Amino acid sequence: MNERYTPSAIEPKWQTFWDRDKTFATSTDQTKPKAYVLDMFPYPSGAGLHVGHPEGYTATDIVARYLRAKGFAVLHPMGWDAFGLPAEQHAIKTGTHPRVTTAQNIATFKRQLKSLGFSYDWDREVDTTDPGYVKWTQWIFLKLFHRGLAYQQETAVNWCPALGTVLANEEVKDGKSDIGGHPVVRMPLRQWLLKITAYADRLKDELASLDWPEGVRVMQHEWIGRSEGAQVRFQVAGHDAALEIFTTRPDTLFGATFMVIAPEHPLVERITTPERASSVKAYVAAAKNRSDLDRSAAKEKTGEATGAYAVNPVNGAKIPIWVADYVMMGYGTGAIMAVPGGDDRDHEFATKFGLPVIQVVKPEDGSAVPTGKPYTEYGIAMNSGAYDGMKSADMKAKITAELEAKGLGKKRIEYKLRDWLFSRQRYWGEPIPVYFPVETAGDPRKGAAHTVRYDKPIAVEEKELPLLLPELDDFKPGDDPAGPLARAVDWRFFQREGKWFARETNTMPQWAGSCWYYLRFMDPTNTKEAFSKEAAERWLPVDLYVGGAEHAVLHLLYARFWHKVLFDEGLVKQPEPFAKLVNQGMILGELEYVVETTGEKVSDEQVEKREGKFVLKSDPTKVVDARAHKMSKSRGNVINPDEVVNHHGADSLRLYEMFMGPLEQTKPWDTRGVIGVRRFLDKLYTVATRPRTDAPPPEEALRSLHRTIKKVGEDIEGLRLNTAISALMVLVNDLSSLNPMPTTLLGPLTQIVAPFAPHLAEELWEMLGNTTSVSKAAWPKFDPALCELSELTIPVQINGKKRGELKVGKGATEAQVLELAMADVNVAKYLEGKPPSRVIWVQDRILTLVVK
RNA sequence: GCCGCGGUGGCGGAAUCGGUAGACGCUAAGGACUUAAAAUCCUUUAUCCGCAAGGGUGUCCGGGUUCGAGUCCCGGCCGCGGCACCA
Repeated sequence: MNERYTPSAIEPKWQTFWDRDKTFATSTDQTKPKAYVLDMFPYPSGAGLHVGHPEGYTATDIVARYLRAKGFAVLHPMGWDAFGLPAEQHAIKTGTHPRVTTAQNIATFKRQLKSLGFSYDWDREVDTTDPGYVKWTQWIFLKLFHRGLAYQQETAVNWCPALGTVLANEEVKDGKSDIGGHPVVRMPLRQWLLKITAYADRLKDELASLDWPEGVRVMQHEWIGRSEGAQVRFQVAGHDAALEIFTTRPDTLFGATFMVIAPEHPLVERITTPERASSVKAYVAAAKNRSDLDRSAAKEKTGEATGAYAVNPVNGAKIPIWVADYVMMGYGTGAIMAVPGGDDRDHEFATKFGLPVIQVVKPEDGSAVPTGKPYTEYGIAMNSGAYDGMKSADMKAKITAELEAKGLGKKRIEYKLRDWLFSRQRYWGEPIPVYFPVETAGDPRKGAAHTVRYDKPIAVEEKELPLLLPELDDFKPGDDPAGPLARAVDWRFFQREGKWFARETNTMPQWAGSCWYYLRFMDPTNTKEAFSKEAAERWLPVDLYVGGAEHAVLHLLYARFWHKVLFDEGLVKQPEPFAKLVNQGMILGELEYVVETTGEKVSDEQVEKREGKFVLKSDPTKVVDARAHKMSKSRGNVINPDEVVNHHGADSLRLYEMFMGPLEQTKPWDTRGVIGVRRFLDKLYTVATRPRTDAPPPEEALRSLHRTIKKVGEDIEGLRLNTAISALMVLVNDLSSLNPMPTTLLGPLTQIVAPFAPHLAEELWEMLGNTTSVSKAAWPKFDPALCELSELTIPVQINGKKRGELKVGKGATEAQVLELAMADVNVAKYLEGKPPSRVIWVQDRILTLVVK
C-alpha cells in the first residue's frame, strides 16, 4: 500500500483488470430492467481527444456505473464514426490510404478513452467503415430505395470545387462550406435524394413525445417548417397560362398589388413582353450565376418587370408580374402574390419600385398602423369587398373554401424541409449499392463509347452486400463531378449475361453511418441481420443520449427519419430512437484578459474590478475585456486531456470536468481548478487509509454519510454531477477528523465515489478486503431517518429582516419555536415589547414575525 | 429581425417547491511545519460602518405581488447559441 495517492500506479492497474475481467460486459440477465446509455460516437480525428469529449463521456459513464449498481442491465457502448472528409483530404495530400489513417486515429482515440476508465462494453465496438457495418448501412439504403424513398434527380446543387464534392444545404454556411470555408457554387448535377419530406409531419408531431431540450425541439420544428395556407391560381392576362402561387395569408388576397416569380420559374420566358425581354433575360442570367454567398449577402431587393399582368381571382384586378430573386423556386410554387400592405419583404420591394400599397388588415384592438409600414399580424379585414370586418382567421378559411369551389385554389401545406441530398462525389464513404445498364458497342473499361442509363437504376442484391470500395492510389476529386470512383473503371463497369453495367460512383454522406449505429450496438456481431428483433425489443429506445448541441438538427433529424422507416418496416417497435437527450455544453479555453484599447494580453493578476468592469491595476483608465474563447489550434488555448491525466490522473480529470458546472452549460477551463478535485482525492485516500476501528461511528458522521448517499443518488439521476461531487467533498471533510476511521463508513463511501473516480474507488475497495470489483456491489441504501440534521438552525425574521437564529430540534412546533424566539434578546429588541401581529412558521425552515 | 438559453463574490458555481444568498472548489492574504522550497494543515476571504455585539447595502437595471423574491409578474439592458428573404 502506498503512503500517498498515486494515480499513475492505480489507474493502469485497474484498467488492465477491467479489460481482463470484462467487468463491463453488457448483462444478459433478462430479469433486470434495462438502461441504454449512449454517447454520440466520435469522428476519430488525427488530433486525438480534446477535453470536450470526456465531458459528455464522463457524465454517461457515471450514470452507467450508477445504474449497474442499482441493478439495471446497462448497454453502454462506444464506436467510431469513421468515414469522412478529413481522412480523405489527408489521403489526397499524402497518398496514405484513408483506411490506414482511420485505423491509426481509432487506435489513438481508443487508447485515450481507455486511459480515462470509461466503462464501455468494448466487445460491442462498432466502426462505420468496417465492411461488416457497411453491409448493413447499404442494406438499410436498399430498404429506402425499395420503398421509393431514394430517388435520383438532376438538381442545382452546392458544388464545392475545392472539396470536389456536392454539399447538402445544411453543410453550406453563408455560401461557404461548413468544413474548410471554401466557396460553393450552384450547378446542376444528377444526385440521389432521400424523401425525408414524406415523414415531415411525423418528424414534427412526434417531437412532442420526447424528453429533449426545448431548444433542440424548437430548432427541429422550425427546420421542418410546416405552414398551412392556400394555393391560388392567377390567370396571366392575354396568355393561355396561369400562375399558381402559395400563400399562408389568403385573407390578404385583396391587397395583392403585384406578383413576383422566381428567376428560375418556367413561365418567365413565355410571359415576358418583347419590350422587357432583354432586361429580364439579363436579370435571370445574373441570378443563375449568383452564388449562394451573393444571394444571402444581398440586402437590397432587386427585380425586373416582365411586362405581363395577372388577374386577381377575387376582384379581377390586373396586377403586374415581376421577376425577383427574393422568391425562390425551391419553395412553394416559385411564385407569390405580393401584398405590400401585409408583408415586410413585399413592402420593401414595392417601396423600391414604386408599386401601390393597399392595407387590407387592421388591428383587432382598433389601434392605428404606423404609416409606411406593413401590418403583418392577423386582425380585421378591410378594403376586402364583402369580407370587410371579418377576422383574418375566419376569412382565411372562408376565402380558401370559396376559391376551391370555383376551382381557383385549394388548401395547401408547405414545408421548409427539403428532401435530403444523399450523394457525395467522394471516395471515403459507403458506395451507394446501385448500378445502371450501359449502352455500348465495346468495352467501356477500355474507353469504348457508352451511355449509362441513369434512368434505370438497379439495386444490388442483398446477398452481394457489402459493396466495398475499390482500391485507389489517387483520391483526388479532379474536375469530374462523378467523383474519384469513376476512375476505378474495373470496379465501375462489369458484365452480366453479356450486358454491360455501371456502378453508381457516388458515395453516401457521413451522416449515413451515424443514422443507425445505436441500433448496431444492440447486436454488433450479427452477420445475418443488421440487428435482431429480440435485441431491439430488449434495448430500445435509447434511455439517455448525450452529445454536442451542434447535432441538434442534422444527425438527430436524419436518425429519427431512418428510425421511422425501420419502424414502418416492422424492424423496431418504438417510433422514436432517443427518449431523453442532453446536450453537454462546450468547454472553452481559459479566461483571457485583453486591454480593450491596445489589444494587449495581460494576466489576471494585473487586473482588478472597478464598478463592474475590469481595469488595469497600473492604469485604471484602461478597461480590460475578460472572456473565454472556443479552444482552437490557432488561438493556442487547447487543453490536451493526456497532459491532465499524466499530471493528476484520469480520476481527477473526470472529477474536474464534472465539477466545473452544470453539464449543459458552456464553461471555461481553468487549469488551476484541477488541483481542487485532486486535493479531494488525496484527502479521500488519506482518510480511507488511516487506522480503522470496528467501533460504531459517531452519529453525526453516520448522518452525514446517509445524507450524502441520498443526495448523490438523486443528483446522478438528475445529471447534477457538480453538486453530487460537492456533496462527496462535504462528506470527506466531515469524516476527516475521525481517527481511527470506523470501517463501516468506508464501504458505502467508496461505493458512492466509484462512479466518479472509479480507479481510486477500486483501489480502496480492494484495501477493504473485497475481491470483486466495486462496480459489482449493490448501491448502498440510505436510512431516511438518518438523512436529516438532528438539530436545526432556524432564522427568525421580523418584518422580513433576519434578526436572530434559534437552535431547535427537528420537528419543533410553532409554539415551542415562538417561545424561544420571544426569549431571544435581539428579537425582543425589535419587538419593542409589542406582541407580533402575525406569526408565520414554516416547519423546520423559518419563523417570521410581523409587528406593526 | 425572430426563436432558444443565460446574467449571483476576484473566478467556476450553489441555493431542486417563494423561506438564513454565496454550499463546494479555485484564487488571494495571514499563520503552523521546514535550514529552505514544494506539499500538507489552520485562519480569513460579497461589500460598507464597527474593537466587538450588531447594523446598512447586495443576486444586470426599473417597477410590481408577498410577512418574505436570486426564484413569481410587467417593462428594459447586456451576453451566448440557432434561424434568417421559406411567401
